Amino acid sequence: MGFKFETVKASRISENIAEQIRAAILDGELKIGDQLPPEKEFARHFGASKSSLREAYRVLEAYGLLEIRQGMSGGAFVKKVDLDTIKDSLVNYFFFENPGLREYTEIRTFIEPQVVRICAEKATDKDIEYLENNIKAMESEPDAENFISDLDIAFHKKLVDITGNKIISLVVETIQTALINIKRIVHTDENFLKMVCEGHKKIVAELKAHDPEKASKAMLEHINEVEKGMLESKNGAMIITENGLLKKKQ
Amino acid sequence: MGFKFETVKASRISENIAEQIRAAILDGELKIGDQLPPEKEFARHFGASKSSLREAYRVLEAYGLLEIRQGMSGGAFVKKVDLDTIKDSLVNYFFFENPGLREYTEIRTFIEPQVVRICAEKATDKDIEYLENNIKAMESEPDAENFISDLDIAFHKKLVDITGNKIISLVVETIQTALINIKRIVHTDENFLKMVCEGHKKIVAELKAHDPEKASKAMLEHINEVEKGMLESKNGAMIITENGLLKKKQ
DNA sequence: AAATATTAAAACATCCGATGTTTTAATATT
DNA sequence: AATATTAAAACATCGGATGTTTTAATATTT
Repeated sequence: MGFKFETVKASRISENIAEQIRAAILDGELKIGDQLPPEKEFARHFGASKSSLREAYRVLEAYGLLEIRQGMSGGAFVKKVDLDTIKDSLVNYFFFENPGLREYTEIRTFIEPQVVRICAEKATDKDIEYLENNIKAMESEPDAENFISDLDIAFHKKLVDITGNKIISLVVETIQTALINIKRIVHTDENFLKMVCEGHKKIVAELKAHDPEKASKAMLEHINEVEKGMLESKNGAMIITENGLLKKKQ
Repeated sequence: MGFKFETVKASRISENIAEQIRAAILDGELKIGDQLPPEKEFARHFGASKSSLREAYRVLEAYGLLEIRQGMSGGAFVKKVDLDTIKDSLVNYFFFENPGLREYTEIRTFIEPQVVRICAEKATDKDIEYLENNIKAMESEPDAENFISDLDIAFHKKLVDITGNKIISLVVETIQTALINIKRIVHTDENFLKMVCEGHKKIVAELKAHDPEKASKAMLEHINEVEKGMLESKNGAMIITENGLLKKKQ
């Protein structure tokens, strides 16, 4: 009756070690760059074997909390968790959840128009210059797909960075990355690229005019156009599902 | 000039194995529930030692892609990555990024008012009932802090789930969890709880009336009140930093 | 026949020690 | 001064011995 005991995991030694080290990091006892003792010594300290310690290291490495370097002045070093680690995790997660294009577009329409609203107030001349250069670069290399994708991500990321909100930054960048992966499969054409550039241009124009409302509207339109463009690009290898897309035709 | 070679990591055998298995999962060759061969046999198959395979398993387990069970009909099983795994990753990440309360509030004000706007249209009678029960439960147990937190998360999660957007669901739930952790430190009082209940009530009332605008506005106010409440709750053990809060006084 | 207790086997968990590889600092050579 | 060599520290890998957990099969009891 309302009891809520939690399931207990039979604790593995490696898990125990990993958790202790993680806790030490999260408690601030271990700082970025700190080096842990050599395997042999540290294992003895835990009263465990080298193998168990090594398995713990692999886990902490996977979390992005440790970096293990070989060689003379190598060892295990505490490391700041970086965005790539997180993005990989999210890729794994979303592989099973498999959200539709609609879901990506929806959250974008929630966030990014409001982001540029803030940008319209905060953006400096230097920011604007960066964005304009980004568009120029995109126009000058209409082929190199990977390069374009990077520029596209960079454009949207720059806008979020102007707001200075690290959480929004993570969210937008992750979504952007996921979308790029979809684009890679859907294989968009030249018109699509042109449309993206025009959209970006319109947004930057409104930022320059420091008009939050119009900038926000331009972003909203851009996001919706991108979705439309992706849905229209028919690619023989793909099936577009009812909720958006993204199943390999088999 | 402009070359952009990527840094290559000397590949460890365990990494190689982990990556192969991960790829097999993401390629659909391995499905949820599939069992991998026993350690000894699988290691031989890779031409590697048991230790290396085991280290790979630890990594994949950390990713949430495998579950290893001991015992007679045990083994390594492919598993759907669950939300808790991702939330842990994000906790690790945000520990270093250390966002301020302001940033959490900001993204909430971007997303959640729009979420309830959709809810005002989509919510069924059963959904409303769930939300009302949630509020009742909250009022009836003004003490149990953990329980209240769970209810608070459940309330906001329920709203997002009505939209059916899995990405938004992940984002909101993660933020909610992070906020709970902050609340646990800040230690809010009885009035705070009352305020939360009132906010939730107002939102549900507007949902019942199927009024998207008013519902959205109610949510926006609720979010801002929660931030205000947390900033006001002075707690001797905490320092509220300029960007919001969240440093243990030392 | 049903319930309970015992046993056996499969599979992971841990340990250990030998050997290999990488990296870098110190040294020697040119 | 520049380059090449060497030595040592630290991780990487291996394989096999031993322990522990879990469950299915069997035996025992009621």
